[in-house]
Amino acid sequence: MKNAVFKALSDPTRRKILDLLKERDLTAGNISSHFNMTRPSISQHLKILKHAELVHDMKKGQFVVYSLNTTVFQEFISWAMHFIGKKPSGNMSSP
Amino acid sequence: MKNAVFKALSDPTRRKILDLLKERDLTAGNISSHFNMTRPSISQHLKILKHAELVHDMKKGQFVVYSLNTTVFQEFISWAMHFIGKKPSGNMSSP
DNA sequence: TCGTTATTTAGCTATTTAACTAAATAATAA
DNA sequence: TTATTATTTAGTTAAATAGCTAAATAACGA
Repeated sequence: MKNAVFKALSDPTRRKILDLLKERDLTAGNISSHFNMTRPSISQHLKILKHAELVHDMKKGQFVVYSLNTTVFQEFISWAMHFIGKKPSGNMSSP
Repeated sequence: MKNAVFKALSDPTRRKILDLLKERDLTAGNISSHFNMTRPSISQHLKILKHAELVHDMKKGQFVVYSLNTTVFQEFISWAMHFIGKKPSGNMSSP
């Protein structure tokens, strides 16, 4: 697990952004509107989430649509499972 | 999930401490010896991990023995599983 | 008791972080 | 082309963080 992922998740605003993206893909501006914070600030947070590969971005005309990248979450769960002595398999059938 | 947990996990030294405690319980001094860092610095890290309830500590004479607290890791895994649309159950039998 | 060992607390400093404003870039619409 | 909208980049600042040294606390052994 990259340090960038843990750093990205350590901020409440960024975790709330991930919560929003869990429901549906959103443009940068749309994400901003959910916060009492300037657009440049949110843009910075999105940059950090992108660098950690927790989100994807796609240019759609003059908009940038952000979406969740679940791949890193998978790795993340595997990492955490080591600590409770669990196999991080997707289809667990044995303890 | 408490912010303190994410903050605690965002530092590489603290994650390495958790890695060490995953193998066996250790005293504060023993933990320190694994790092190229002063004992007070490690003590501070342990305090942060304790506050996040990621570790337990127990006084044993003049030593303090630290051990992993897996409870928070469980919650942590549940949190992460929301993002990949998985039920955080312990005994998964269905996808 | 006195000295040693284990650990933490207090106080200091350099670095990182998260916010802001102003300006730049890019695409659309008139 | 010019104005407007969407988003990012640059530069600044206050607060948080992680490291250090020195000192305090606590338990042990001679």
